[in-house]
Amino acid sequence: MRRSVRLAVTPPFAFGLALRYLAASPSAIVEEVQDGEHVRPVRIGGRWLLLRVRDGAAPGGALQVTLEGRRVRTADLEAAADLVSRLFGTAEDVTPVLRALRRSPRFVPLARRCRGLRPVLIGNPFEALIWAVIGQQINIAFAAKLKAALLEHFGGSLAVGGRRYPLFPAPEHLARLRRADLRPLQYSRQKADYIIGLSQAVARGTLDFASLAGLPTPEAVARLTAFRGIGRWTAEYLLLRGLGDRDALPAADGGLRRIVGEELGLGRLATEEEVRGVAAPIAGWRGYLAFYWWFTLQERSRDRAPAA
DNA sequence: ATCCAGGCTCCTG
DNA sequence: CAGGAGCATGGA
Repeated sequence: MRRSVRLAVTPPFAFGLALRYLAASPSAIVEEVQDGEHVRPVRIGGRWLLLRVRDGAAPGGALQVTLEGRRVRTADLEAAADLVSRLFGTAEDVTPVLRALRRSPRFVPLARRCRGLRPVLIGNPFEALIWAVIGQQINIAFAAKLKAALLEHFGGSLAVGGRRYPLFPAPEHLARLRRADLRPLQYSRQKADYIIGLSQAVARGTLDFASLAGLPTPEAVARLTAFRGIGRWTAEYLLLRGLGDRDALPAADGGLRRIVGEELGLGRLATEEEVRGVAAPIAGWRGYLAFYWWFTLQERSRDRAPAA
């Protein structure tokens, strides 16, 4: 069965830009974009359902949220709408962000290009964490390959409408793995150890994402970096893409260092500190800035190599 | 072959 | 406490 609900958005809201980001995002393996629709499995009310999000084509740019599966209840729809609201930031007022960006001339083009775009969250914080660890110090195409292998071997799938949708493995599952289970999937020993150790911490509740929500970014970073395998970059990435922290800036990120290096005309990668310096005027919204930069980089590579 | 890729840990000084 | 060596792996 299939039921829909309408989700109001706070303008300006550019669903099209969010879709474009997702469509080109290497981490988006569980998520799909097709025919202007975002499709992904979601766990609601203790079971998996298929979520579809599309532009509602209604005044004000509302979204249409659809659930597909067995016995979809009204409460499920409400939960799905809440989830979509969180993942896409539909309820957030971005005018303060635009105002902050426009105060600096160098950010004006960025603000124009990304108008109505919000940081798009990865399906759940655990997935965001593991994706960040996978992405440490390897090229992103290879990282996507590693993630796909993880899903294929340990994630299972959801069958709906004659199709199967891959699921990201639960922490309890990855927590039971041994290093030797991951090595054949081309994970390095240290990456395998980090992923298993962090999965155990999440499964045991030692690492509790909910308790991080609402903490000041530096405090959350401090708590996260206490875990083996989480450095500052990973903590900031998780906060931004997994937990929706709007001020988290992974300044050590290679892509951000490159784009800031160009911005400053350095002829080299900017240092982490230089990235933080350029971002300083946007304090409070530095997560937006990071995401807009990533979006820019992605658009650029998309222009260079149009999708097949 | 060599260098790089969306870093982390651990050890120096 | 800042800085850097060493690490581990596949891809260009």
